[in-house]
Amino acid sequence: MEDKTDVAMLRALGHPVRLGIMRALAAEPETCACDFTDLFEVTQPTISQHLKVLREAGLVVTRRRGTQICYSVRPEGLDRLHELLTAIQPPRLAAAG
Amino acid sequence: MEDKTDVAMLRALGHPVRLGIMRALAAEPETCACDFTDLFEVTQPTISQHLKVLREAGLVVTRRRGTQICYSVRPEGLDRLHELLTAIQPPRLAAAG
DNA sequence: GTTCTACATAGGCAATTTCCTATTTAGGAG
DNA sequence: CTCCTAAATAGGAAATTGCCTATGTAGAAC
Repeated sequence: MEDKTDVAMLRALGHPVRLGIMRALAAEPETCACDFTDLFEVTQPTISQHLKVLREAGLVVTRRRGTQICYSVRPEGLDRLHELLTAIQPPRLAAAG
Repeated sequence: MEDKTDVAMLRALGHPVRLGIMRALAAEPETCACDFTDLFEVTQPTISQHLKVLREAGLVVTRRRGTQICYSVRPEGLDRLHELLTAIQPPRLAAAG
């Protein structure tokens, strides 16, 4: 039922710029959108689009700080992905404990 | 550097049929291709294409059994994704001190 | 009010993805 | 060999994605 959410999250991460944004957010929590524009070779509107995809997938959240919008990782999103990965891991024969 | 591989894996999982195939493989290791055709509402060639995507992403491996091709999860692929998820998880405040 | 900066949205175009039908390859049985 | 089943490939149409430029929106400073 929530499978659509899972697919949306995986799909959102399946792009070099968006994965790069997540990596950047892991290194520097609370990064504002304008900083991403310098990190990748795409225009500001394109970054904005990618951020929207990540937001709608539930992977990041935003917070306004003056005129800037700060992005940060939404932990529940990654938790859910961890569970998903565990779910599609077949039982290991050795040391299954 | 290996980022392209990561993106390919995430992208491969970002489709309902392909994620469904992985789920099915977790429940029933060594499933042959023909069984997937019954599980999803797509044709045999389409299943074959999706299996190819998963194979090329390094998420599944194949083994011939007579006239059938058996698919199973490639654990290294999922291990890599687990690492990736951990890498993009920002430091939690609780234990960070 | 005006102006500046930071982001988001709109519209359009090229590239990619996804699915189909038709065909081909490969192995097993007769 | 022929015939049958299993799987992959080819080719093409429709939908989606990704990127751009141009424009709109929102807060801050004046």
